[in-house]
Order: sequence, then structure tokens, then C-alpha cells
Amino acid sequence: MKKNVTMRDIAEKMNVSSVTVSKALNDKDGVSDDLREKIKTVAETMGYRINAAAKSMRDGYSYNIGVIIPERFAGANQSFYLQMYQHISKVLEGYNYSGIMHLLTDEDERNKRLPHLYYEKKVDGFIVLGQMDKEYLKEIKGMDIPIVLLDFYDEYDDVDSVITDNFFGAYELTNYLIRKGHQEIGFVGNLYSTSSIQDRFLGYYKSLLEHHLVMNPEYILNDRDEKGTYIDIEVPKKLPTAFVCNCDQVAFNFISTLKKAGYKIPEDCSIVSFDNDIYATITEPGLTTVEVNVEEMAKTAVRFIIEKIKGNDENNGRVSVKGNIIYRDSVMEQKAR
Amino acid sequence: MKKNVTMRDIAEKMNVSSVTVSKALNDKDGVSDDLREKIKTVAETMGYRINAAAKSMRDGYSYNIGVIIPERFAGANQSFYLQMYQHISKVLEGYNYSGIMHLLTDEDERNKRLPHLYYEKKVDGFIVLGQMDKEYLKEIKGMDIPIVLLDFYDEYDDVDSVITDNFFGAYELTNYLIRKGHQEIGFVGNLYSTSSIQDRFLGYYKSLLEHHLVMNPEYILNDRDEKGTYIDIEVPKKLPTAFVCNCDQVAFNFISTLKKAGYKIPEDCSIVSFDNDIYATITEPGLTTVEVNVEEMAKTAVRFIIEKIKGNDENNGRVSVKGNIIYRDSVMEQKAR
DNA sequence: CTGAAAGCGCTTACAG
DNA sequence: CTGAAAGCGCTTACAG
Repeated sequence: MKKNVTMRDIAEKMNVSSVTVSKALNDKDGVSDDLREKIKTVAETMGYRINAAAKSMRDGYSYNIGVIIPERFAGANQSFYLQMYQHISKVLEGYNYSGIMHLLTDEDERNKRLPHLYYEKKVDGFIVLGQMDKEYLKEIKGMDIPIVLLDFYDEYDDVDSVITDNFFGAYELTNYLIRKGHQEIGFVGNLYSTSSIQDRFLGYYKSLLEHHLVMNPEYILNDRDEKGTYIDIEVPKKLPTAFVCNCDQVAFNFISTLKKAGYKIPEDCSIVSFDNDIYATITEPGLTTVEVNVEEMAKTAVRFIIEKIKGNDENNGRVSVKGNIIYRDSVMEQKAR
Repeated sequence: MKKNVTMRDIAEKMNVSSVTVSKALNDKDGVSDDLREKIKTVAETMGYRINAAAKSMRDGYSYNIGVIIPERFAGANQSFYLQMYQHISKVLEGYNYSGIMHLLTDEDERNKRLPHLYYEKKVDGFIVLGQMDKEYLKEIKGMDIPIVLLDFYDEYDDVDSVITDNFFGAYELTNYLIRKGHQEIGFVGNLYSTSSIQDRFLGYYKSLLEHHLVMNPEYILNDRDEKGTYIDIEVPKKLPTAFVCNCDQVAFNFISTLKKAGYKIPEDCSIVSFDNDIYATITEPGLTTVEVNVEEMAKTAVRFIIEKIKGNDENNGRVSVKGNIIYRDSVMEQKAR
């Protein structure tokens, strides 16, 4: 098998020019159909494969997109961003692009060191996956290639971002509880920890307001410290009839705490949450939860970045992708009392 | 900010040739230290970034490695290969390489369609992550670039592979049970399903043989059908005092089955398993299990592929990476009876 | 120590 | 419909 078959090799073999070969293989005008077919056949036989580097150099695109993920979001039990990357990678293939993952270390983030992918012009744009230091983000925004933020947004609206509709998801989830007859509903999550939790809390709150239900501060439970480390959740003396938890893992922890305190789920207290990750299925009972539409988010982010690369510099702003409620057995109909 | 600063731009600005700029920036001989420093400074100021495509074309390397993962191994609850990819990607960066994930669809696998990364010469080699169809593998092996198999091996020894030491891990795990006084030890896993399970079974068996303990066929329990779908595990009338499960998830399922049958773990039956994934910690009690050394496996696979690309065509054969036993609370000392 | 020339493999703009 | 020329940005081998 010959190692490096080039267009010129094919051209020589067929006594045509390499220009004609290029046109034939790329389905461009300027070759007769007959010759085109012949060239394609010979190319196939000779095992011709295009040289991406040469093409890249010629037209100035690398056909690669960098996906920046802060390393702290890619730990052993956090597969969410890895799943997201997987979808991105898959969607990019459909555009003839490749996705290159870049794990951002805490150190590089602190020292504002941009990915080597940037310094080598190895990518045409970046999808930035996961909230990061503001100063670092500013640095990222200073690059002269397009970026799209994924699963978080910047305070300034000058850059596109694709996020889950946390607000609306929690709102729908709470509406569902209310339809099931619940009037006293708590929330579990540290409101000062992440933007997602805040939005979920506010969606929950809006639902309460809309139904003229009271938000009882004693039913707003903290689940983690400022650094994000989970803490023991303090169970109030008297329980509401339901809780909205900010994520499945916290729901899992909380249910185990409630069980130890002698409560039965969902008989004594209904629980709903967010993510539909593994914790939603291993909890007894299974959790009614909002599934994030990872695929749709990936598709949207990729579409935006490709558009920008193609030169369409329209600002898409902040786009929310709606999740779906997955119904399981953690909610019980509440009789009026 | 100027868009595309090239070496020539720097050269013109400084009244030297682009050859000199190239030498200076690449720390090659042939430039005075003084000039070198000046060039570097100017390059920095002008925001020069090397063009990977041009470099690639020149020296024939893409500085990319493809990582092929069969799509069925990258489902929502299977983050193992994604973790592995993440480590590969990280290790590659240290070699100035990038890892590009390619998800192999069942369809492409059936039709023996090679990754587009290959047809575009976009990668210098492939790490093949996860067992796949033999016919497809043959196709892969027919490519004219280096490959390394990761987490599985081929029946022929002509290609390098890096695997977990399943055999030795299960052997050590069983030895541990025996040291704890267990004499009747079962195994959970379909022996005809995957090579990993087989090897784990054989390691378990060797430990029994070495200690002159009987392998009771009634204590070898099936956990899945031929397609890999988990089935209800049939609990034997009389239990041995311990079981080696082929993975944490199965241990999780099995323990839940045993509990429902009224057994207490580890009092009535000790359990050990493999993987140290999320199931090892959510099981009550936590599982004593073998942790796969993902990082070391990634390092080894990357080292092999880079060596091969650099032209060292020494055959490394099949290399096993040892795991570590993580001790938790699923094993109880067994008093002699 | 410095630089002119050549070439990596492709594609576009232009001439015939 | 076909092809000669030029150029993308770099680096190596060679000449001075």
C-alpha cells in the first residue's frame, strides 16, 4: 500500500492536471462528468485521502472547535459535562468539524493562561462549557475567534450563551406539585452558591407567588457551603408536604436523611428535583425530576459557533433550552386538609 | 488587533528574513541570542501565534490522535470511557498532541466505515477504546497509521493493547476474602459475555485452586443475558459466605436482591466487586472493590501511540495495568466453623 | 550568524 | 472542459 497518495499522483497517473483532480473530487464545475467519475474511481483504487492540513492552510479553517471544560467539573462522579462534550463532538461531525476537549486547570484559570489550542491556531472557535472565573472569561473573550458559552452565561450580553431553562423547569415542577394538592412546599439548595440554583429557586418562588402560596423561610434548606461541598441538611421540626430539591444528588442525600429521621417518602413528604442523572433512579422511590436536554443544548451551541465562524456575526444572546419533567414515584397526591 | 500575524510580518517589521524568525521562535541554532530575544519580544507584542496547519503540512504530522469509542459504551450512565477519554486528552496535551473523540455508531461498525478522521488524515494515530466487532477491528488494523487498543485486546498479538489486570485484581480480591476466613466463595457474572468477566472469573478461580477450595457451580450466578442486559439474579437456596461480583453495578443489584430475600450484608454474606464507580459508594454498606487505574492506563496507551508515531515500531504486546483494592464495609471476618 | 530557494498538498482566479 | 501559475505559512538544506 502506497503511503502518501496526493492529487498530483492521481493526476500523473491519469495524464491530467492536479487542478482537474481537485475539481473532480470536490464536485466542482469544470470537469466532464465522465472524467470526474474516472478520477474518483482511480482515487479510490489508489487509496487517496485528502490532506486536512493542506486544505486547512489553504482556506484558513482548521475545522476544529475547542471545548473548554474547567477541570473541577470533570471529576470522577460528574459525568454531565463529559456527556455534553460527547454530544457536541457528535454534532460537530455532522458539520465536518471535530471537537477537541481542553481541560482548564485551576492553575491556568488563575494565571489566565489561554488554551494552547488557541496559541497554535488549532481551532476556529471555542465552546466554553461551565462557569469559570470572571477574569479568565474576560481573557477568553479577548481572543480573536468566536466563542459560545454553554450551561452558563456572562453578566454582559455581548456573547452568545446556551443554558438550561432552570427557571422555567423549577416553575413547572412546582406547578405540578401544586396541581397535586400541595400547599406547603419547601426548597433545598444554597441560594448563594451558583446561578443555576438561584434560577431554580426563583422559578419555584414564581410558582408559589402565582398561586398565592406562602414561602416559609423555615422550609428553605441549605445543602452546601460556599465552596460547594455538601453539608448535612437540617431537617426542620415540622415538614412541609413537599420539597423542590435543586438537583438529584441533593434529593438523594435529603431523602436518606429524612428516612433516617423516620419519615416515609413520598407518604410523609413528596420530593421533586433536577437533572435526571443516576441519582434519580437509584433513590427509593425513583425521583420525579427535570431532565436537561443535553442533546438540544449541544446542537444549539454548535449551530451558533459554526454560524459565527462562517462570518455571521449576529448576536444570538442568551438562549434557554427547555427540559422535560420525568415522572417517577416521589410525589404523592396531597388531600386537602 | 491584527488578525493574522505571520512570521513574515515579524520579519518585515524587523528587517530580517522569515527563516531567522522561524529559527528564533523555535529555539534553533543559527540566530544570535540577542536577535532571538528581540524577535521573541516583537512576536509577543504583535500577538503572533503559530499556524498549526502550516506546520502540520510541512512536517507531515497533525499532532492529533483519534480516540475511537463505540457509541454503546458512552451511554448516559456509563461514564467510564468518557473518564478515560478525559485522561487521554489530558496526557496528550503534555506531548503537545490533541485527542479527538470519535464515537463509532453501530451502523458504521456494521458497514466497516472508518472514521472520517482517517480519511482526512486529521490524526496521526488512533487509540481504540472498547471492544468492538472483529471484522471492524480488522479494518482498523488495515489503516496505515499506528493504533493502540485500550481496555480490551485482540486475539492476535500483532497490535499493542493496554488493559486492566482483571485476572490479578480478582485473584487478589479473592485472596483477601480467604484471608478473612471465607471458605465458600461464589462468583456473580455471565462467563460468556465479555472477556473482562472471564478474566475476573479466572482470577477468582485461581485463588480458589491455590487455596484448595472447592468451586461450587451452584455459587456461580448469572447476571446478564448474551446481549449484556441485566437479568434478575437467582439467589441459591443456601448461600456461600462470600461472593465476588464482576462489577459494582451488579454488586449493587445483587445486594438489593439479597436484602429483599431477608439477608443482611455483610453479616450473612460478604460481597466484593470491581470498578469503584458510583455504585460502590451508594450501596449500603459501601463496597470493597478494585479501582481501575484509569490514569495509568491512559498514560501507557498514550506513551505507546506516541512512540509508534515517532517511528519506534517495537511491539509492546499486551500490557496489564494493576488496579487497587479500595476497602470499605462489605466484607466481614468469617469465623471458622 | 543570516537568508534565498524550495517544497509540503491543496485550491482559486484566470487564461485558453 | 482543462491547466499553468500563484499562494496559504512554515521549515529544512544549503550557500554565503
